Amino acid sequence: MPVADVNNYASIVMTQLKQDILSGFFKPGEKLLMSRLKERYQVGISPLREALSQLLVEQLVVVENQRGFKVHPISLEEMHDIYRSRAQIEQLCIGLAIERGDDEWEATILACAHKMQKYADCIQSQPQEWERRHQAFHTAIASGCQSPTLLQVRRSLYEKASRYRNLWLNKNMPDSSVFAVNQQQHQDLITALLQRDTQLAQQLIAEHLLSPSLLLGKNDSLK
Amino acid sequence: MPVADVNNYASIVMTQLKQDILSGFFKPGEKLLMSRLKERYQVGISPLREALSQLLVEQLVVVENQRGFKVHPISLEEMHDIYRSRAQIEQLCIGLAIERGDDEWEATILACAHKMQKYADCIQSQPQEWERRHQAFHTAIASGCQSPTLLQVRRSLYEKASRYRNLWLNKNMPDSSVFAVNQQQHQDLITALLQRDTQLAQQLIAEHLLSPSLLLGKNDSLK
DNA sequence: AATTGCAATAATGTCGACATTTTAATGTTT
DNA sequence: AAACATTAAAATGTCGACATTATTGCAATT
Repeated sequence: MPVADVNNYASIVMTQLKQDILSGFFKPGEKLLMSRLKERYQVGISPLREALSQLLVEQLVVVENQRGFKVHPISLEEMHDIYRSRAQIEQLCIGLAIERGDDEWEATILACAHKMQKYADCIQSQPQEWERRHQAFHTAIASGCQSPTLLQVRRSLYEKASRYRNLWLNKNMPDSSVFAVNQQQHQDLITALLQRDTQLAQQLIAEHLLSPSLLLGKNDSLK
Repeated sequence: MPVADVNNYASIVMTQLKQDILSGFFKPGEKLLMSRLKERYQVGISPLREALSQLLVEQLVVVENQRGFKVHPISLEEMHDIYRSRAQIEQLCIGLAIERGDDEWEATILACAHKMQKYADCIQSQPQEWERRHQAFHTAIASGCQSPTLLQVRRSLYEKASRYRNLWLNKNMPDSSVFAVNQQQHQDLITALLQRDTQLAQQLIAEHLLSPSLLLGKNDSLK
């Protein structure tokens, strides 16, 4: 009756390991020792290798024959490619969502926006909860496209982008002026969506998503 | 000395198993018995589960707790979603390729087109080699976008679409009138690309990619 | 005859062990 | 002292075995 229908160890470990990579606990390029992973997640080798196999497809780890797994390395080129691609996918989702979205879609967007804005003050104290609401807001918008395929691609790119955000772009998070601009962008986006102004909404979302990555130009020093 | 730097069993099995699913050897929804897979690929359980874990992420298999793996089911809705999404991704790639493609890009397209057209007569006798050249032609075009991220998404969608092509849309393959139209579409596409006519090229590629799926309408009987 | 309960058969998911390969550590030679 | 060869240690990838869970087959009952 508690049920929980929890999955096997492999899927649990895969979720935890993904979080540890995205959060930066395991650094880019770092070797992932089986002995260490075994100890950290308290499982045997089999579910570990299954979890790593999944993250291999998602390009969060890399493998070399007989030399084990490493965290996928990062690069400025990859970051820009991911951010640009994500912006384009999001434009696609929004374009379709404006075509296909109904009243329920609009209502959910407004509901998520409300929950996000009510949390604006707590961004310092509970940043991860704010991030969840922020993500829920954007997901509500994109979900209107009603395309599982596009939404899956979108999720994958969000995850990869979040790693770069955690690693590189997080330093100026609590900048209140940047934050105010961000909130205004959300408002403008909602207005464009409700007016079904596809072109404007696509332009706004691209600016919104790309602005963090533009802080790191081609010739900035890293680390 | 023969070297071959071949990967581990898991990656070999994953490639073979993927082919068996895409080709339809393993039918949609079919249970994938470990005992059968062991016998077919001559490996133990560990590399098999790692291969299946990868195909799980690529959504070619599904898993149920304590009930093992099954081939991912198919549906008309999913087929249309995949085909539409693929067309949109391909439009993105082509739009960027027209922006970024150089002389080398143009030359490779023409080279691949030539090798494809020289094989037009052999489509009956060696259909899989023709399919390879056809794929190489389109990949050459898309590669001009120079975005690893988009190209990776594109490859994944190509694979999923090929399953539907093998399962449902292959019956009328050797229709010579359809084939002639196809060849003309390729020519028109090349012309549009060389003229850097983004809008026309995007329209042409969408028609080219979607035409097979349009043969199966919402209310056609399946199987 | 159909349904329920129970036993036996089979399949899954995980662990520990083993062979092979890589990495390090040490000693030897120029 | 630096470079090379050799040995020791550690890590990887795979297999077989085991406990747990699901499925099948059969008998008993209504």
